[in-house]
Amino acid sequence: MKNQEIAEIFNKIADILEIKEENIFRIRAYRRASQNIGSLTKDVEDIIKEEKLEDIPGIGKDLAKKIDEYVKTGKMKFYEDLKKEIPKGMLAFMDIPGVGPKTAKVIYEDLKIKNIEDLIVKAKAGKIKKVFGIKDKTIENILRGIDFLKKSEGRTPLYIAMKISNEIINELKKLKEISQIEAAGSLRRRKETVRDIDIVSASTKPKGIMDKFVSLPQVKEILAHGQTKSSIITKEEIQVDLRVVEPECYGAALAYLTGSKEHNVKLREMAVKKHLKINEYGVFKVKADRKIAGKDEEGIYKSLGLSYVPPEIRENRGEIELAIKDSLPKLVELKDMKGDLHLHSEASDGNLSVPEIAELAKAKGYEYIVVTDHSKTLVIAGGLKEKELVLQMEKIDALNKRIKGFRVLKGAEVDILADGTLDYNDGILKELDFVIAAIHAGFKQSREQLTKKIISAMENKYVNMIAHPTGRLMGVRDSYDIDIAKVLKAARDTNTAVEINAYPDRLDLNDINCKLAKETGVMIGIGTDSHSKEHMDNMIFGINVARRGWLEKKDVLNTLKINDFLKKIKK
DNA sequence: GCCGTTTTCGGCCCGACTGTTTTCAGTCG
Repeated sequence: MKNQEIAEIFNKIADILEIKEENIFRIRAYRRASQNIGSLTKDVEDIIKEEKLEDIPGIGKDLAKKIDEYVKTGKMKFYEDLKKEIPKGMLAFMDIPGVGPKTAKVIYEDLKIKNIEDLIVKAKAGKIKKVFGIKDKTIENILRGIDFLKKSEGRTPLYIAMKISNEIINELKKLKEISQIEAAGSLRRRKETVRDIDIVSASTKPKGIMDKFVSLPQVKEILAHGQTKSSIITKEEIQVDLRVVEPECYGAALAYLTGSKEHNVKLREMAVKKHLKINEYGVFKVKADRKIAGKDEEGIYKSLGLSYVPPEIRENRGEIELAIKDSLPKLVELKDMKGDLHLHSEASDGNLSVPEIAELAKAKGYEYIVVTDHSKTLVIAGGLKEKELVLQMEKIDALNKRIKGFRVLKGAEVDILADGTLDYNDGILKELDFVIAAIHAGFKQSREQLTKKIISAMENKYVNMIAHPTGRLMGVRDSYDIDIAKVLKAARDTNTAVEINAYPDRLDLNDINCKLAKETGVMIGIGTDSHSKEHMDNMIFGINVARRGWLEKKDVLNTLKINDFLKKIKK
């Protein structure tokens, strides 16, 4: 799929055009095209075949031609030519927070600095001062930006950001002048990683809140300290912004700061057509200058003739069009989950016994779990030999006779071996209730090999689900190269479920592939891949992905009650 | 560069904070 590559190129073109001080609307057109291509679930190559490129919003004749050229030749002449005009170093400066096209240009041209390393050296030596527009404070900010860029690479995993956010919110909640407060931004939309934490609060007396916020023990640096908006960097090196508005504006501010930017732009465009104006204070009738909504988010959407859009899908991926028709999906919730499909016991590399896991799962309100220890080849994770698996099955049968109102299903996480065969033979697989297959080695094989391996595993009549289908580990390794569209079609045709692995460093499938799975007609299972008691709480992170991928209760296998679940899966 | 219930030309989303150039440009979200 070349979608992401094209999205990135369009974004870079926008950067270059910005430096060249081209028409701002032309630049915006490229950014919008980048965003839209990046969030497509369909492969652009397929769209080209159907001659439907220009049906994509923001793609007209010109950009369609550029996309076509890139897909067919692997290059885009316009971009190649543009790159020659602007030095690489100048573009790199724009990655520094606080540095935009203007500053990047000044650093490169007027200061004659060619790369970030050089910039650090000269700045620290006090050798850049005399230029128009750049003084001590600006230099300080640039250095801080570089520092931030290097240390954090910009993004923090959601679960870490949520912890920090909750701590700060709980601290601020103690202030009596705050009537409402919650996190907004990409954190509220539950993106898998976030760049910063946005918090919104309602109060008629913002000053005390601002002062308290910048003096919290979590604060390492204060970036801004204004009347109603302040920004800090925490000790964990993540930026937190706090905005305070009047209670009558809380819903508007929350919607505004939750985003996404693309979702908001679309809302404002709609508003303009209705002679309305939206900002963080409310929705206004332009002519009468009268406020018609703002206190709560529901009112904001209602004033535009839309049904309420859940934060997780506010990405301008088609949700607004459905909200107009009042036909948004009813997204799956944590309370819909009836079981956990992926758990490891102490028999392989987990640290709980099967009865302990069962007890914890029952306490969570589940009706069933699948115990899925590793198979024999995965020696490093204590994979079970056939004899050991048979022993475990006997124990589970005995356990099920003792416990009431709960069922432990016999399963395994079976390795898909290098040659595409499975680590157990059919004789033993058929004794299991639910079989998960997964790749744990040979990530470097070719796209064709990996795709073929996964599909051949799905064709086995005992394999019920593919675990962590793309194999990524955030911060460790990227997805392996598979043809996900092809894999999903095979999943549909073989009645094999595909997992959302809820482990916070995996979240695999991701949101976009999850939406593609739904559109393909594939059943999704959510598994925590638990190895301990704490891991069993990670189901919520899988739910986050499912919701961002537009999944409803009916799309998720383990929302089914035990009997329906057993009927639904491949026999 | 895109797009059309005013339009195939002339529009295209909105506001806070900082630093610096004492009235505003640059950046960000």
